[in-house]
Order: sequence, then structure tokens, then C-alpha cells
Amino acid sequence: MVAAPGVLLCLGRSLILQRSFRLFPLQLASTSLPRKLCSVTNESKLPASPENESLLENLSLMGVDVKMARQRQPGVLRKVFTNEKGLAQFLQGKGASGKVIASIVSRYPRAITRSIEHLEQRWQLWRNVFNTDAEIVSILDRSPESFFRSSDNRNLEKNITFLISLGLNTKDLHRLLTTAPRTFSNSVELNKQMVEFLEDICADLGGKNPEQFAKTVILKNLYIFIRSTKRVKTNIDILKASLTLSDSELLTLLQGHGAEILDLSNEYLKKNFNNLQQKMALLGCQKDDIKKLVISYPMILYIGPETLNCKLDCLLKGGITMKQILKKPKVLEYSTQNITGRLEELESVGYDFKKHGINILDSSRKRFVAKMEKLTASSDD
DNA sequence: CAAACCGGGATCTGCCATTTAA
DNA sequence: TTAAATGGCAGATCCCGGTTTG
Repeated sequence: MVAAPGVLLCLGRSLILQRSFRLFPLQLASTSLPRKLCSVTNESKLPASPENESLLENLSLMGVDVKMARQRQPGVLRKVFTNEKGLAQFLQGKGASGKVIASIVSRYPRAITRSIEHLEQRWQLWRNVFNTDAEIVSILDRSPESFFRSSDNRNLEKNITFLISLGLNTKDLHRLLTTAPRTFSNSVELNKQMVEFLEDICADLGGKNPEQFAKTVILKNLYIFIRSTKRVKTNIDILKASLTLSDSELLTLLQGHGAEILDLSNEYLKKNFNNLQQKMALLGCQKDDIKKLVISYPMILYIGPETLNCKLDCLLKGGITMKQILKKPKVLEYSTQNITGRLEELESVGYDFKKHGINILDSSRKRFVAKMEKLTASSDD
């Protein structure tokens, strides 16, 4: 039922015919020469097989950026048998425009080495998760590599089965494949490793339900599968150490919003934490304040040093106290621009943060505008 | 009723290094 | 030895609105 993954040459007959063969016995000749002779000059040292001229021509006609393709996967351009026409037809049949197809091939040239049978099969597997061809096309346009990097359809099938076995439903899979399509091109083993790793973490921390824990983390951080366990582990260690968390505190954090920052690069997480620590100290906060702050709002570690400092300064300058920020850190989630704009508006109507708190900064534009209208109306009287 | 709480949705590829296969 | 397959990395928030609460 499943084609052997290794078989990838299935070029349409038309291809073989249309392709001109320019196989010169150059390499044979040169490779058989004694090394000494070959290394006399730079030129003769490189017996690299030539690029396939007719392939190049086809690609140009398709509007492919050959220079880009060459830079990314030079080997593909030297192949004698490829399936660019078949691929183009296939994708066109799925609703992709010529421009999109060209862009896909430019960015991931190896796509043209896939056979029609392979493509059909892979597409069907993706259709198990996506409802329409158009959705898949848009992902391919976004990230051709995610679809084409692996030729192992069996592995893809196993991945889907595996993810379902974790208790993820159709909607979850859909979100996962949309958000982090690379997940499905990972080897199942790699994905399994991540799940096992998460389960181990949970067990180590004294959690009672590792499977549920892993599922929770995955759903809260859809990028987790395209990260290395090493990165995730390091981040967990960083969190634990820098906040001096107990096992159960850490467990709670990770199952909650802490999951969202696990995919940060290690250095970035460290840098952000250090900055937060420094800034807080400067503002007269205690170590415990930092801990509480991060636990209640882990996403603060997602904010880069410059942005974070800027936001804090803006708020403080606007007459808001650190205490209030600690109580309602979510206001930091809005852009600096948004924050400063709102502060100005509120200032103009003499809004009293002491009396009303700062919740107003954490509201959708619509709600904020509605609120402002009321405030201006009453202050006009 | 308004305010406060809270979760969800958007988004995240394109490159490089290493290992494996032919 | 080349090309294919695979793993891994850096990058760096913002916003909305349903539901609960008071």
C-alpha cells in the first residue's frame, strides 16, 4: 500500500524524451587520472559534472530564479533526470499559480526530483489534515521545504498516526501542521524523543500524568517539535535555576504559560532574564518580585531587552507604579506604541490610575475607544 | 452593567552542519 | 564523492473578545 520511499525516479516519459543528454565522459576520464596530475592546477582539480542545460532552460521558462536555486541546491541542477514539468503540472492542478510554483522551485529546488506518484501520495496525506488544496498550496508557498524536504511518505504517515495516538484531535493536527509544518517532516523517532523527553520531565518533577503533561505542552507551544530537546531542556534548567523554583512550582509553570517560552533560543532567554533582573533591581524590586512576575506572566521573557525597558519606562513615566505593573503585567503585552498612545489619551482626560487601576491598558482597541468616548463625554460636562 | 479574568489566534522560515545513501 | 536526508539554529509580540465577577 505504500510505495518504497527510496524510489524516486519516476520521471514522466515525456521528460526523458524532451531532455537532451549531455553526459560527457569527462568525469570518468578525469577521475581516472592520477591525482598528481589532477592537482597540478586548480581547474583540473574539479571534475564536477556540468549542469543540465535543458533543465536550466526549463526552469528559466517556468520563471524559476536559477541563481537562487543554484545557490541553495547546486546538485539538483546537475541531475540528468528531473521532473520539473510534472511537478509544475501537479501543483497547477492543485490551484497554484505559475508564480507560486516558480517561487517554490527557486527556494527548494529538490522539489523537482519528486515523482508524480510520490507527490500524489504526499498530498493525500496532507489532505488528511487539511480540508482544501488551497490551504496546502498556501503552506507550500510559505514554506516549500516543509513539504518537500523529506521523500519518506511512510514516515509522514507514521507521524500522523503517532500524533493522533497522543490524543491530538483533527483540529489540533490542523493547527500544528499550519503553524509548524516542519513537524511532519521530522522523523517519527525525533518527534517521539521530544514526547518522551517531556514525559520524563514531568515524571522527574513528580507529575502524576506525564502523557497529559506532554500533550498540554505541545498544544501550548506548537513549535516544540521543531526544537531540539537540548534547547528545551536548557531552557527548563535556566528557568529552574534563575527563579529557584521547586519541582512542583516548575511543573505548574511549564503546564501553564511557561510552555510558551520553551522554544526561545537559550541565549535569548538568558539575555532577557538577565535584563529583567537588572531592570527590576534598578527599579527597587526584590528577587521575590521577579519570581512572582515571571510565574504570573512568563511571556515577559519573550520580550527583548530594549523593548521591555522601553515599555517599563513608558509606563512609569506615565504615572504608573511598579506595584501596579507587577499586579497586572499583561499590560506589557501591548506594543510600546500602543501603550504610549493610550497613556497620552488617558492623560488628556486626566485619568487617575491610582483610583481606577491600569486594566484599561489591557483591553482591545474597540473597548478602549468605547471607554475613551465615555470619559471624554463626561469630562466635557 | 462595566470591569476584570483569561485563553486563544496570528505567527515561523531559510539557512547551515552532519549523517546517510547511492 | 556527490547528493539526499535530516537535525538544528537564530530571529524576538501584539491583539481580541467571550466569560466571569462584582
